[in-house]
Amino acid sequence: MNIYRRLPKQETQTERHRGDNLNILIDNKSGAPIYDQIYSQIKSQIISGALDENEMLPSIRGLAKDLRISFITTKRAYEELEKEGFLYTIPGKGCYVAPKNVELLREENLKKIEEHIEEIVKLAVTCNLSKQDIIEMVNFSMEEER
Amino acid sequence: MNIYRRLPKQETQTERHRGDNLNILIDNKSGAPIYDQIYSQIKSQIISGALDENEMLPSIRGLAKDLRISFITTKRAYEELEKEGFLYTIPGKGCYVAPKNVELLREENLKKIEEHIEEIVKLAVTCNLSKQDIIEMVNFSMEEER
DNA sequence: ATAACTGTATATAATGAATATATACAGAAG
DNA sequence: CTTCTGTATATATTCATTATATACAGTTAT
Repeated sequence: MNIYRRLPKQETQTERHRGDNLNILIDNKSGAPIYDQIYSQIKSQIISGALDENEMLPSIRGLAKDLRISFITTKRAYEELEKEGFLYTIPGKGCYVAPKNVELLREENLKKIEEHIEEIVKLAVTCNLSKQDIIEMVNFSMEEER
Repeated sequence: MNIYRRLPKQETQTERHRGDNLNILIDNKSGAPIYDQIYSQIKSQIISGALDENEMLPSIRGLAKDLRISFITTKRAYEELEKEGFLYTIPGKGCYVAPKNVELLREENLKKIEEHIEEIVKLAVTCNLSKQDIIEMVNFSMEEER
């Protein structure tokens, strides 16, 4: 695994280890919680395909050691990812990238879309916009879509 | 002003006082902060037209006394409403319902709605949702609206 | 002018959720 | 059995939110 900027070292590695494909960079100035940075970065690397299905991820303790944080923090990131179905865990063994689940991503996006729609409904009510008005706006914005 | 359920009393009132048209009911079990409950209820009564333009609202101290809370809490609600243009304040005198600026409110909300729709479009594209799918979701969420 | 109202400004206390942790426990692998 | 792996529970810390008291300043009517 590549932590911070210790990338060059990897060039000379001959053996492959668990988590070698994972890159994590913690930005202390970002304001985002550590567990969330880990969560997001792993998630996007899983979605992008940078990590293979069923590939073993670094252990929560190993990753924590490299990042010099408590393993409970890495655990929290992994937990979140597992809850969302992006990885699976075998206690005593390790954590693995879950097979890609298109439906899962769809569900996630649907949830986000619902949230946006909720906001829109609130706004529409306060300025007396009708359902039809909103639908027309959507129609307009998605003209190019089918 | 009508606080809690002391509504019947109003029936016998002959004189009109500032804030007589305002109804506030604080629900301690709701979980919503007090200032927010006040804010929301006044806002909706202004938008609905239950309160007239330039009508004097109860003083932050008077309202606070009736609600048996600190006047700083009522002030916070009023502050928020003023920031959003729903009321205006004359220091030393009182707070008044702002003249309805329907166009401004509408324009602001339209802009926000457009932004939400843009986000929705992005999400819809990445998970192959059709325009019709989105419209159906909007329809569902706005079932009760006209 | 002065009492009794209005709103304002600043500093402070209380609460609670979010974040990160240590420590003790249990399964897997060599 | 030693050393990995993940798990569970209890705890500390931090920080934004919420609510407050107190001192200040403008307005109004007596």
